[in-house]
Amino acid sequence: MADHVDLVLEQWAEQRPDLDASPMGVVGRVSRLGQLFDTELRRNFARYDLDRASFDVLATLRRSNAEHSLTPAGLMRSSMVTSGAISQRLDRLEARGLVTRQPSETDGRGVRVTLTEDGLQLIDRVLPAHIDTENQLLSGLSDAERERFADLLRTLLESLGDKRD
Amino acid sequence: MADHVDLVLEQWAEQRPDLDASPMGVVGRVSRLGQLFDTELRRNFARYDLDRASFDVLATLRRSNAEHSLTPAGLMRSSMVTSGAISQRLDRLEARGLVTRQPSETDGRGVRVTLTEDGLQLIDRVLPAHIDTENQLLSGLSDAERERFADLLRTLLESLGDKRD
DNA sequence: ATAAAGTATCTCAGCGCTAAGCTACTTTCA
DNA sequence: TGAAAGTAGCTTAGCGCTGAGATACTTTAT
Repeated sequence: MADHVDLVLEQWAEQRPDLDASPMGVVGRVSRLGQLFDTELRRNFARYDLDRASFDVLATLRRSNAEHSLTPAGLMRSSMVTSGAISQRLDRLEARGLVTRQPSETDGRGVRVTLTEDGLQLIDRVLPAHIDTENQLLSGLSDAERERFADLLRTLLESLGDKRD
Repeated sequence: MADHVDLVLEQWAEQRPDLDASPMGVVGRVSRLGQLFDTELRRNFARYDLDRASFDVLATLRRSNAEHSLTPAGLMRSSMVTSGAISQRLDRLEARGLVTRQPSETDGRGVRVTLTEDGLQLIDRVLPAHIDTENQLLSGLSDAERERFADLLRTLLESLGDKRD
């Protein structure tokens, strides 16, 4: 069997036999898989009037603590986007009444973002369907394969400095 | 050892013990890894005044055939973006003199995109450094691990309908 | 031969992100 | 204690992509 990246590697072997293109076999596939996952997950989000960005914020708040609250900086660390992107995501979610922003009591610069009741209900409604979708996306792998896959991914992420933050 | 996604899974177990969040252990890591790869690869592209989009087009043309030419539709299939994105990428590359667009001789609707001499020289200069960067990104895995990783990725991609197109 | 369906490409408004830079507050340290 | 450095969050211009739609050509089917 062969996927798109196999074709790409054959083409490189043909046109540039002097190059060892094998790392593309991994990097290219990760990128492709990420895009496919994203496209599929979007379908589910759209049913609840959400996009990946909003879902990420709501889900991060939901799992963070019993108060479902976090600072913009905390959200930024978790999501791998810039502070500007977080500000804008929060603007949109605040306008929809899904989160609130309150000034921090201990740090005059700080802000505390909290899930509203509506936000909590929405994310709790989306989550089960989201996990279902993810399971479907992974249905090509056995449980044992998923575990080996997750281990390899973790090894690589750690080697690149991904931390528990 | 633990990466960021391990923390996420612990948080879900704490806040929503009723959910089986394990699929996030795979999907979340693929997405995170894709973003990390992307950020690093961008550094190299920038040194040659390129971004990922332009690199993808130039590299796809470079490996496609001895003429280094393809239709916009072919580029679209390879890159997983919409036709509008391809049109705009080609506008930019054409303006820089890196590709040309000629009407197809056999199909009145068609266009033939070809790498110019400048485009060929540029992509051939970028490629070795690109592969070096990819190897560095994968240096946390042994050769055997890379192979197992690529196999799992291929299995998953095939199960999602990724084809040799 | 011709209408209908399909295909190839392009245009453009709208959107979310980045990068740079700003303000305001806090920490460090001489 | 006061200046300098650091941190938190926001603003905005610019950019590339999507999604919808348009045009022009080709294929299919009657």
